[in-house]
Amino acid sequence: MITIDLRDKRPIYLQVIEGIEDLTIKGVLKPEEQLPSVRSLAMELSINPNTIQRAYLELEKRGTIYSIKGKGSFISENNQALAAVKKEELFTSLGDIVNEAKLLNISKEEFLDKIIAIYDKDKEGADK
Amino acid sequence: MITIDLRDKRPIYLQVIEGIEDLTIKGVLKPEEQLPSVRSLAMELSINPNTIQRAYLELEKRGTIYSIKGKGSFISENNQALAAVKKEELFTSLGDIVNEAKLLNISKEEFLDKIIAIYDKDKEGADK
DNA sequence: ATAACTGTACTAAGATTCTTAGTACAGTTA
DNA sequence: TAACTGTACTAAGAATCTTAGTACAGTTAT
Repeated sequence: MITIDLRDKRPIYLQVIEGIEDLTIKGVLKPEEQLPSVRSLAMELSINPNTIQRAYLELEKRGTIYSIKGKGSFISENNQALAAVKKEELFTSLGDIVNEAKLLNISKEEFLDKIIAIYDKDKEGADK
Repeated sequence: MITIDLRDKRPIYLQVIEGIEDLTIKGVLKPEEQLPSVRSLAMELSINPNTIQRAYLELEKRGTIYSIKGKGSFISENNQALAAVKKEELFTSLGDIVNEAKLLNISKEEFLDKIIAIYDKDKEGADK
């Protein structure tokens, strides 16, 4: 379901959050679908249940999931809002990168060319 | 010279490194130019000298500056390599963002339009 | 030589964050 | 009742960042 990279500098609970949200956006996890329990996911990923609990708590705050005591945790309906939030975050990061590009005297044209190259690079991979 | 944001989650020594490198790339700090001493910069930024020492040590490892015991720390000659390294780092980050954009079903066209908008937005600001 | 500066190298302690371990309790379901 | 759910704690360990203090070696101007 999710993979954790212990060499990653980012904390585990953030990796779990990102993993769940990515699967939700991809449609692998559908609205109202039940998530693994805190304990079972912890077992599966070989990490502490408290860490999963923290991730689920944050996911609930963000509105990605909702939890019911005794029943379980479930994907929320409003995945549209989730995608919008992630899109907003992405454009913020993009703004930072553009500013850095300006500092490095990278022209708009060079920048756009690079993006097109990156975009098209994976098309080859998809064909393989 | 440099500004430190204590609310920033990024460690202070990294902010110092980035500050020095940005000034070097901008040309504000020129090759062979002497940097503030460890102690004076610490005083100026109201942080501990050890933190500046750590930043300078890292900057020396990266080849951005060089230090001579008893004399001081100076900007290196090879700023070209520095810009190249930063450019490489930038394109790596850009690759990550493009992948995220694909996940969010953002088309290449929308992505490019957004970048053009960001690039041109600051032109207005520059005219003011 | 002396004083005042430079970089450099330590140790120690505090603060913060992340993670684990363990326990406990309330609600649900078969 | 048993076995599962979420939830809420406390405590401790690990890692990282920062500060504080001390010390030593090299440079420079007086």
